[in-house]
Amino acid sequence: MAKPDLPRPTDAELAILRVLWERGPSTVREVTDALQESRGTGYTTALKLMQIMTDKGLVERNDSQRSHVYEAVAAAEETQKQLVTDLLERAFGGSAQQLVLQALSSKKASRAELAEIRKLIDDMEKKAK
Amino acid sequence: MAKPDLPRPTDAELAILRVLWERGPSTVREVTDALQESRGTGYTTALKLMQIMTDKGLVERNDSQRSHVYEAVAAAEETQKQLVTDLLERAFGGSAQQLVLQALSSKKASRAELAEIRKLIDDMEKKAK
DNA sequence: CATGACCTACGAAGAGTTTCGCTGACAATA
DNA sequence: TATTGTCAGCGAAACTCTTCGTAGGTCATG
Repeated sequence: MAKPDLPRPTDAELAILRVLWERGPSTVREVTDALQESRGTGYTTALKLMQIMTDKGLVERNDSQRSHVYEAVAAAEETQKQLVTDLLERAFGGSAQQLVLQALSSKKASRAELAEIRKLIDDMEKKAK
Repeated sequence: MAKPDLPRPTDAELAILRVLWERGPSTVREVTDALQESRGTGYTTALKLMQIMTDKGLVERNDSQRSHVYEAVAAAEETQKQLVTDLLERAFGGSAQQLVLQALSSKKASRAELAEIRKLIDDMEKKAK
């Protein structure tokens, strides 16, 4: 109902979303500072991107303060699911198995992570029954 | 040794790679026809893209025939792993577990697929020991 | 009030992506 | 041989993405 299909965020947009997910609602200054180390993003660059993201509906702006406060519209999980689903279709022809396989082999998951994933699979099998 | 770090393929490029992976070495005409249904790609569009991909090193061209034959440089699994790793870093902060979780929840995997994945996890745990 | 710090907004540059029209070359066929 | 079809190559248009310079507004402080 509420979701008018947000576009897939670009690389730079995704970096900003990650900051907003972690910090919660933030100003351009705060986002810029957070991205300074990892990306070296300049202030006006971040501002412009966030204005564009507002137009796209990816973030919402509260301009009741002099420093406008931006907030991600979609939760991290929601956007992540969208990105995975998208990649699944574009690169794997819809085979979740192949994607999971590549994901697990590309980065060595920790023992704890593997156990978590196993539990997830158990749950899914139970549900599928 | 052989791999001078191929760039991440764009959406249109990935569609072409998928055809080449499935069909094996193919001409522009064959790729165009294969993409006609799904994407409506025109001949010169496919040609141009494949020329660009040749420059990037994503495909190799054999021009010993009048109709040049193109072939994907990297195997499907290799490129898929690259794309997953990339997404893992950009969207999930490196947490394979979260990515797998979204992958499995986004598309209902079949019982057989789940069993396959479970086996994969077993192997990884054994190896990690 | 003047200065400087910080903010939003605008526009444009430069690169990359995707599309396609046009051209000239070559081949098959009438 | 003349026509028709197919091919590679080129260039450009339209669009997106990312970056940043510049301008103008607001606020605190000297």
